[in-house]
Amino acid sequence: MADTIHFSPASLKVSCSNCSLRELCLPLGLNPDEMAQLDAVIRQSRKLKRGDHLFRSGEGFKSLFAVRTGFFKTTVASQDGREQVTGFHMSGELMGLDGISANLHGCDAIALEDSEVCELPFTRMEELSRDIPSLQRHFYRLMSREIVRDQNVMLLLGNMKAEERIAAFLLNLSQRLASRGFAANDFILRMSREEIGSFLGLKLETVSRTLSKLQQQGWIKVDHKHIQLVQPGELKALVTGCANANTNPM
Amino acid sequence: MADTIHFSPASLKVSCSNCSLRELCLPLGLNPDEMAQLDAVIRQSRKLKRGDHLFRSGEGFKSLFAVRTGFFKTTVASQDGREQVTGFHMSGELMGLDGISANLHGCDAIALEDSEVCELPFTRMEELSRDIPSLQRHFYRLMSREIVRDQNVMLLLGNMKAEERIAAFLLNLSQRLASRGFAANDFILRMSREEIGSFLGLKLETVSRTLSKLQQQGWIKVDHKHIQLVQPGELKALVTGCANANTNPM
DNA sequence: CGTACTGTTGAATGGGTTCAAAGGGTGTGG
DNA sequence: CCACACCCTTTGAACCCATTCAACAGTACG
Repeated sequence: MADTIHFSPASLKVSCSNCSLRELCLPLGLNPDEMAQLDAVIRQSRKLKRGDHLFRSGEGFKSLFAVRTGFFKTTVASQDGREQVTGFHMSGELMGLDGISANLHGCDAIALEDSEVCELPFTRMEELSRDIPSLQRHFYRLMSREIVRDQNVMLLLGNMKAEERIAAFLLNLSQRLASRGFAANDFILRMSREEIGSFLGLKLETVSRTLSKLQQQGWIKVDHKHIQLVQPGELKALVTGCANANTNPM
Repeated sequence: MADTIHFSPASLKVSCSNCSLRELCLPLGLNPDEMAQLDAVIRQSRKLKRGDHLFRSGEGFKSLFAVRTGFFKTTVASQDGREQVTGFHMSGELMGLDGISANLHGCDAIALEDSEVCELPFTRMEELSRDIPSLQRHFYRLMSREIVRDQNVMLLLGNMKAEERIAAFLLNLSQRLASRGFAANDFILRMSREEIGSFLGLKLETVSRTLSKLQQQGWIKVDHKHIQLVQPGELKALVTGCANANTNPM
């Protein structure tokens, strides 16, 4: 087993080339040389404990960060101190894209459990993306995807009722967990009711009540942070407004 | 006068190099050769009439569009038909960035008055941005700025009361108009109350009522679509939550 | 083992929505 | 050029969903 490890113990440092999250952070079809260039630039495994800040709004922007393990929230604050959770981030997802525009981080990133991130020094990535077209394209795509995601959140915040917001939130988590090989319909929430509420534009009491109501209806089971989607189809029907209440988990 | 025009009447086509909006769409400090490359790729002046669609959600994505003259809204729709205005766009602003991720447009773009746009074929821009580092950087910045903007809208939709939303909306318009050389405190709205409401997560009646209330308080004057900011400082105080109600127009 | 935090639930309140009606402006066709 | 129709806007009144205030239970952590 050990004969695949080269050189010194320092190379225990995992590399992008054999990272299982590779296809989430990086484009497909990189050749070995390109992969080596990336491995040389990307610093793996900065570790954070639950509650630690990865970066803060207003700090100088130098790097993007990819979640390796763990779970993060990002928040923005208004001048008078009101705080809004703008997203939850799990393995393979990139944080910090909002910092590029002004060379300052535009939000806080906080670990919601003990976590590990990879650091992608942005100016180096910019340089590399000139030489590696698929990398450039990949970054454009990632940023665009973030814009699409934000637009969908705007749709949610602008149009949906509490029940629909919670259902959309649970289904979104479910789908992201499923795409990482976890159970789609049985998971542990990493965030508090208050954080869910902040993200969804609701108060924590409303989140709690709504979860209870969904449980009463038999769509879900709630045991503190342990959530089971019993009737994901019904949740989906709630979000889409359609009448068909099948149990298709997608 | 005519001696600055070269070749045929076809070259009446305005070019980026002498476009007054250059600094909004393109990076600063391009050399003449780079500028010529861009001029060769960017197609100017597609004209739209009020109500026309520039593109529709689901259509194949090929180009970004920069507003040259006029005014646009972009909207996303949920599966069950609810519609959300995700932004209003004036001269120099780019639309279509959300289409990059899936090669499909993710929203509808509709002209709110007779307008002209420049078309930026994306694959060509991608290629150019490899050769022109400042162009690549510019696109990363633009996309990042869009993400920041969306996060601020999320903050607004998640945390603010009707009065604050309207104030923030008016101040934002004011600021963007001012930066284009128009009056900051006296302007014509290009969109209906319903479109404002959709953008701000309010019903059109609430928009109307709130404008009336702000007028009653003497902060603004409303005459149909003609808006005057009489006390912009008070509006700002409303948004920031601060107590200082000075009249500083910024 | 106690203290503090997180979550649940109830009751009262309130801001925004819904429903409704009427006025004003705009644009088109006669 | 006028008349009519339609849309946009305003305003009122009743209603409702989410918030606020409050009390209590369960859990985590020192």
